[in-house]
Amino acid sequence: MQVAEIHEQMGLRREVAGDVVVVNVEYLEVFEAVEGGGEGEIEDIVGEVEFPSTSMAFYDPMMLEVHVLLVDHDKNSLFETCRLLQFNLYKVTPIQDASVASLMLSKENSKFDLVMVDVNPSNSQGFKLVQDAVNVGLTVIMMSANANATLVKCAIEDGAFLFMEKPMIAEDMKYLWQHVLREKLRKGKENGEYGEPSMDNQNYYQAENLQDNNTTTDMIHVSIGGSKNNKGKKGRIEDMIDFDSDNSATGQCMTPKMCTEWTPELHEKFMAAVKQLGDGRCFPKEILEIMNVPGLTRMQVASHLQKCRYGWQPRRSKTSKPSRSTNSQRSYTKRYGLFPRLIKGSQPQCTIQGNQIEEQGPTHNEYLTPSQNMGRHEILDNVSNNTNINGLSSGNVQGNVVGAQDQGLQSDASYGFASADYDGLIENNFDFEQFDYDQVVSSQTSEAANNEESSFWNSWRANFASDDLENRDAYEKNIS
DNA sequence: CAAACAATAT
DNA sequence: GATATTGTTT
Repeated sequence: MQVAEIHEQMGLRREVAGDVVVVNVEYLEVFEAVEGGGEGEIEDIVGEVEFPSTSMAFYDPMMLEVHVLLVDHDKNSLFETCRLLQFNLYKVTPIQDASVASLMLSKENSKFDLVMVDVNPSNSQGFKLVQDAVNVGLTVIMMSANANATLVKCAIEDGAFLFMEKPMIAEDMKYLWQHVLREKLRKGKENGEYGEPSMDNQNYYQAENLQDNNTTTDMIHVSIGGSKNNKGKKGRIEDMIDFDSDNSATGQCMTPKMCTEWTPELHEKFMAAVKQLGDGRCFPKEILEIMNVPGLTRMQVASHLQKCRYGWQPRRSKTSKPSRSTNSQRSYTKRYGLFPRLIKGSQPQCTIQGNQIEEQGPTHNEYLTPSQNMGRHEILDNVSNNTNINGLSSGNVQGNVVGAQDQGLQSDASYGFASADYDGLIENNFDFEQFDYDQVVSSQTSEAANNEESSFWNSWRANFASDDLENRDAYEKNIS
């Protein structure tokens, strides 16, 4: 039997967006047995399916092998969370029925490091499971689409480690293993057996462009992304796992695509270097040397420089005058080492050092006015605030950028450059005429009204705040 | 040949 | 949409 069939059997779609769901076969047996399936058959299933655990560990930053018991009554939601966890990689046992999960937990609790439970108004099993898991000392994360402060409070009071509002996002998932590590360390100290985590297993990313001695300030933020496996060098998760082949466990470890994130700090270094060099002498190699950031490559600097020179919006179509160039296919600009163009009076990290930039900018034909720039940021900020109300770390640790940032102007992807095209013309890329600011604001405020609906939640949840199981069961029957 | 630049891929 | 990668020019 193949994994795809198992997925189907468990009610999971196999593929979405090129990623794969891996069911931890080790627990499939338990799952099936509880469900009442024949045990003999299950042995067969387990025997035939190869679970490429070795290759999966590749994505587990600390080789923790984090085992997650993931419970969600909604199939699609279950799958989506599963996919998100998969991406950053945990070993997931997805279960739809919370009562089944409870049973599993009673037998196999030691096999899980993390329990993630979706709680919803339609049944109380989720809460029971949370309590069960807490009682056996597991780290429990509660999830719900109907989050409110009261519910979160109840969750924490019940011993949950964290409450997460659905829908889940990948950003929130990728830090969870740290909590598992903390728990392991804590338990290890209690038993006096678990020493320091071995740090010599750092070679997962066999990264030529990553070094261990990154200081906090020079750290390059690296994330793992998917990448086509054209060259045998980089690959996606699904490329690492050969599901259909018979020769098992062929999980060749491949280097996932590493993406350095140009944090405001890093960009500031870049800007300092660029300023030091001046217009006409901004070459990637020299910038790289001045920046002196371990692990950063010339190509990356070049890429960033390219973006800063004329990035941010689709270039103007060249359809206007292709005739001009008679022989040469490309319109190569002869100007080398161009200084990235700045917006006058924009983000602090660009202007904080002084205004020398403006002096040396003979290429600057137009600037955005500060007010235009501000307006754009305010609007963007309002829009983005609408999402991700979830309290968990979403990487907004950038608050410590040098200088006085305008409140609320957490840096988005904008570094304060204007976009320009080949001719060096700078233009604003936000359409003020089209954008209906009032519309956005009103849609935000109307959302507040939805919170009233959660009063039902509160009363419902209150019924299970106690440990009184009889009441709980009674109420449960009442509802169904 | 190496490095910058433009363009495209992911 | 931001960054990596590829391809062309210097």
